[in-house]
Amino acid sequence: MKYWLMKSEAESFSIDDLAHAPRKTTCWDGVRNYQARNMLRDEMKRGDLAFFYHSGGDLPGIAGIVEIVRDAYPDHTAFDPDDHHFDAKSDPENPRWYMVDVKLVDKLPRVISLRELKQYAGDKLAGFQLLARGNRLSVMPVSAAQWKFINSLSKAK
DNA sequence: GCCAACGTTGGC
DNA sequence: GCCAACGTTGGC
Repeated sequence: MKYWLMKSEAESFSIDDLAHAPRKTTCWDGVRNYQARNMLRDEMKRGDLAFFYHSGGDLPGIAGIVEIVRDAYPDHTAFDPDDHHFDAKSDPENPRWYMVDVKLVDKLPRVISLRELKQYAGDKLAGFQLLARGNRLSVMPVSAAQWKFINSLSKAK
């Protein structure tokens, strides 16, 4: 079992949107970065847990926890010319982009802001990819120790 | 294979 | 809205 962090722009799809989705489940479409895709397609498995990270907006940070409930399968939004995530270079015979399904496990009692996480960059969260300079990956691994520490933050204060 | 131009991400 | 940091594209 692995841990992950997945980013979503709060204004386009937030933790509350997921909470109101049927069965609190959604397909995680729109990943269009090879590094993120490779992790999502090759390493992410059903049963893994991930932090739901809000990017943009007033308070960028970790908003909740989701479970991967379906292994990677072709991202069909890449095949639809009317879709914002359309990519002519991906076709059903040879899909370029993949997605997983995620289900809401918990909305955290409070958002753990990026600002707060940065306070531990030289300590408990040393090496955390989210805090790496210039990091823009939308899917990234989280170590068990990092996972545990961040969860403890959500319960404190 | 190099690299300039361009587009995107995402914090601020 | 600004801009740094990337990733991608395409000419050569």
